[in-house]
Amino acid sequence: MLDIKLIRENPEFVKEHLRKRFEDPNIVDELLKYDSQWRRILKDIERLRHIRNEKSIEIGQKVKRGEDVTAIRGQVREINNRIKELESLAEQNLKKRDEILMRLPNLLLDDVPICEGEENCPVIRTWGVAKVLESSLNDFKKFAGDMDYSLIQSRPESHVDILEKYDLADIERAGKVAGARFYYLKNELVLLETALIRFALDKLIEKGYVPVEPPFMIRRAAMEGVTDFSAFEEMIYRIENEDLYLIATSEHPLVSMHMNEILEENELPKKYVGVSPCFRKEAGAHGKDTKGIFRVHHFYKVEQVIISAPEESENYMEELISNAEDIMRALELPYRVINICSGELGAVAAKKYDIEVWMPAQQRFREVVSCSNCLDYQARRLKIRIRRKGGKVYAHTLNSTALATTRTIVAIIENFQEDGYIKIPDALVPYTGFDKIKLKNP
RNA sequence: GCGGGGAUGGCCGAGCGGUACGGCGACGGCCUGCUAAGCCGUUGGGCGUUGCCCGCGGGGGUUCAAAUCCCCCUCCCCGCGCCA
Repeated sequence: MLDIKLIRENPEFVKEHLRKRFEDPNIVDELLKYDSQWRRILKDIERLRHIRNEKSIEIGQKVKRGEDVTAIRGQVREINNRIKELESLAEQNLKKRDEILMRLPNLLLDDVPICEGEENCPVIRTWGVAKVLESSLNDFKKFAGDMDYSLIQSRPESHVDILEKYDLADIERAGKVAGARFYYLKNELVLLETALIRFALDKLIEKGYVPVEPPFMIRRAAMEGVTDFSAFEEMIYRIENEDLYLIATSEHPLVSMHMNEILEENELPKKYVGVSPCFRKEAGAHGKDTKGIFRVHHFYKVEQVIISAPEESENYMEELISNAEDIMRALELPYRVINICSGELGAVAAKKYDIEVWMPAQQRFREVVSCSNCLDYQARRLKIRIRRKGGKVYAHTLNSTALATTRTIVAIIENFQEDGYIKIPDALVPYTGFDKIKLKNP
């Protein structure tokens, strides 16, 4: 949520940000219309309430003296009726104002590229050596900057085929029991999953992040504080007949953990590493990645969350992306980091980096990490403030994937296929207890 | 799930139909070799800022008037029941 004062005092500034996001700036005028109507009515209400309060005190005094109060009592009743009328009018305007206010997207940081389309997001960095087919080389070069690559002669098998061939997952039976985008993981993949989680946790605990397993369901008030409204339709599962929503990432409960709190400056930054299942409806993704475990209704994710002083959030964003890159490098997965452009940025983020791993079977970069600076957008919705000299200020909140299990598993399967086995990255072997997953019945 | 008790400012407590009181802490000032003590002031939000309105967990209601009475909800404590 943006500061209503900023919108009142500098509407052109806010409109400019909407234009940069390729959104309609006129919504700001509509908001201001409701805002000024609300404030005008409120002024009348307060004047009437003042009269009411004075008369009410007068009644109290008269009653004490035993005087008749019938007439004045009637007057107050009149005033109260008028107040009630105005209040409902004010409420309507305020509600409309807040609906727009809650939907307005965040401001943009200065270094967000202004463009539309994922393919136009600038590449910040690349790492590793991508396995590229000659037929895909032109595309690869377009998306990879000056990333190293080695030419391969044949396309590796898709993770979907490998899962079946190696008996590592049962997608078909999951479809029978739960539907599309569900899965049974089996055998070594179960162990690989827990290994990945523990590996990522250890990496971040080592860096001073506090490990947290949060509630997997949270109330609407908390969810609204961290997400935009479109998420409720497209992403979030609701528990029937309860005020509870399944989290789509531990960012949701981790950031809202401090809602309605005033934090002391000396306890900042709060650095958390959360681990939880993540539940997603994927309502807007019909037809995309329908096979396998790349895009599914739930997966585990290790997530980084920082709550910081406003001056420090831009630096902490670099720390978060760097932590995520450390993990990708330890897993030897070739990747690029892109700066998400204004047209593709979600409403809550003021800036976002994605890490995309090169997937040799798909011959594409695919998103595995997303790292956002939300400035005070979530903190203002959740009333997370910092006490400091000269008054209270809203905190800044940041979040970044450390490691999402299913997509990382796909990346490992695609990148480390050998003849008859899948190699486990060296850094993971202490966690899995095995260094390869072998084909059982070659 | 049932019964009982509770939720008041950063924290602790009072008030239990007549318009929020006290303490602690914090901040500012005075005093003072220094520190401490002491004294004075400020310390929920909003604005249209000599002032006014709102605010006593959240939402409704009764009343001229609600922290106070009534109803619903949330959370905490105690007891009972159930349970991995």
